[in-house]
Amino acid sequence: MSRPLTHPNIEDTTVAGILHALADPVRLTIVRELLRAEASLNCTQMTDRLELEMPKSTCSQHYRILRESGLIFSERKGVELTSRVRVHELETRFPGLLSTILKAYEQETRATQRREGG
Amino acid sequence: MSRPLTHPNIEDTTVAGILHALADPVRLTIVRELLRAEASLNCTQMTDRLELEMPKSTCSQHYRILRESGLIFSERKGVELTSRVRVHELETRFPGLLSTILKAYEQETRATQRREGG
DNA sequence: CTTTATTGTTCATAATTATTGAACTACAGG
DNA sequence: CCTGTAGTTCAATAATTATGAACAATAAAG
Repeated sequence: MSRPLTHPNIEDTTVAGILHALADPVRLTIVRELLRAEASLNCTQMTDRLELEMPKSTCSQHYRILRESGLIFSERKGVELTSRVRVHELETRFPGLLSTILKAYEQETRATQRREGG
Repeated sequence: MSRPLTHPNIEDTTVAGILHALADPVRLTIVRELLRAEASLNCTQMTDRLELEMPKSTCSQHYRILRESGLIFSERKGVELTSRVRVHELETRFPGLLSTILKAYEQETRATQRREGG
């Protein structure tokens, strides 16, 4: 609400930054949900949707890290913060990186469900 | 040297664990060099090769994290530790994940060199 | 078998990061 | 203005990471 939101140029993003951002399960989930959702989800909606009990200060930090890594672009819409994944830019900068990581995450989820299910 | 080395089963590896391991530039470089090298490099050789001034205790920790994430497999050969990347297992578990991350890393290096070079 | 050199681990501590509650800012609707 | 909502910032705490020093394991030489 206070300071203006800053975003790195796509050519300043780093693999290490992106991997660090996505190495956190909560942030990985946020990115996945942002991509899955029709509309952009704000922090409160995200928390509700994911049923992740999470203080808003923590949520705010997660969004900041995603923003600073170059993964998402955020804008203020009134009181809320609207974010979208920088899909096309990222695909140009690091082809296949984001989609492969998300695919691996789905793979992990499926494998885990198979094992738990029987 | 002391306790036996333990490795996770490939089906127990997680995307978060792998991304966390590779989110560190030093570890990313170690994995890349292990793949590039004909022979398996031990910690001392790795440090020399990468010209990374790094205490051996730090190097040991990096190898431990790579090992615990499932990225590498290590064996003692006399006094030394020999490690290899678990390429095939990882490819089966998370297809394309490792290679895409390494490709992105190369992409980043090339882009940076272009910008610095002219 | 003892000594010395080499390699890596462990432990304790220092430094760095991450989490979070509380106070605060900004905006929207009356 | 006042109230409610959405996020941010700050400061304190918790958790993780880095590293020097002491140690363990092996090898090679004497």
